[in-house]
Amino acid sequence: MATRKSQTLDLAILGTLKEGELHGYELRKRALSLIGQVRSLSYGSLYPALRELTERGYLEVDDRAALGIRRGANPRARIAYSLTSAGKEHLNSLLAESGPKEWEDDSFVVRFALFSQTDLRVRVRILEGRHTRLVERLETIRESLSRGRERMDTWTLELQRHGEEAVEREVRWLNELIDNAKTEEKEMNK
Amino acid sequence: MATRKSQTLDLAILGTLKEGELHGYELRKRALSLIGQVRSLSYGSLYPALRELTERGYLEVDDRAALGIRRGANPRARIAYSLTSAGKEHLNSLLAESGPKEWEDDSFVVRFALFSQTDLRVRVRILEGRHTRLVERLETIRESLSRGRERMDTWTLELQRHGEEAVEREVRWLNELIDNAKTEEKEMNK
DNA sequence: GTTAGCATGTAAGGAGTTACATGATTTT
DNA sequence: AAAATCATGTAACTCCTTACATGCTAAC
Repeated sequence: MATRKSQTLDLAILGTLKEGELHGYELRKRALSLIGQVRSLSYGSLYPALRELTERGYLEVDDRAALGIRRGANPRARIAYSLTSAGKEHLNSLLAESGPKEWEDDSFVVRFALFSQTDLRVRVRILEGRHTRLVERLETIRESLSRGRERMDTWTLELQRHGEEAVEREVRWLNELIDNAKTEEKEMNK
Repeated sequence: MATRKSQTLDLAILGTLKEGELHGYELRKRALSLIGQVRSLSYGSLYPALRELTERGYLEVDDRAALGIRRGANPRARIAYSLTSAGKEHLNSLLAESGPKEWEDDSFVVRFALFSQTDLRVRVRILEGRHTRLVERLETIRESLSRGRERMDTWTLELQRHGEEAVEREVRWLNELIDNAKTEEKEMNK
């Protein structure tokens, strides 16, 4: 029963289903509007994931729709999935995490897209972690630029320079978001 | 003898080896300074790839270094790889490609980093293809923004907005590069 | 004398995609 | 009546990472 360990896909699915029950096809479109910027989501990974989440007890299927599942019967029978209470709990525990994994590219975007369901303090921790990660990346780029200034050809240099700029912009963006979040935090504590 | 079809890794290896013979460990560092912004390169994928490229006749190993390969003997014997003439040909044929695959994120960055080894006309085609791809992405983002303006929460909106800006910047960057390349092209034709 | 870096490799697993199969419904 | 889109699913394959195994050499 190979339990997948990919939490970003689980999170995208569970987080999208929070709003209400959906069938796979529609779920994919909604989820893509959340995370489509950075990830794709093919049926070949979506449907097995839905089945597995159901087996783990996090999702339940709509009974009436499920009657028509048998292959060959009515293949158009939509199967509506919704969160069970265990699923909601699992979603909440995933949303509470804010470790190093959560500030990696893919995971961060999914987590960010679900910020409306995320506790303010966790939000701040994720934003700050992401910030740290990007500052590290900047340092690596700058080191590489100062080390190899002469050895590098025009194009490698240009690529690094452009990459540096992109990361710098994202750092500034994060600074704004962190400031906003901290202001919000202070106002709540009053 | 499962032949890998991953051309970006092949290209990164062959392109890095163009400058002269290198052993795996050193090759990895050089290749990472080219493509490290966008890809990692673990030993678990590097060494099998080197072996496979050797089997395909694109690389040859330094004889003296190779004598010590036998496991258990001298594990520190470095194995220096260099391009064979078939390898150089293969590299050139990879560098001549400029189809849709070449304007995808990962592939594009590797191709860009090797622009000094790439024909001017191919360079222009790749830059323009990349441009087209990004403009398409912009359209998708903008559609999604105008469709779901009300349905979307603050964070999804903010994410899309930030993504839009990042893509816009990259489009402007490409415009400059394309202009430069076209000027260069005209001057060559005089 | 121990940590860090040099150096090569394998086995197992993870996270997906592509191509296929199937067929209903809506739009052109 | 053809084409697009809706809808679900599987098998095979791709590409890469992690964890392990091994041991040298330089620096602190």
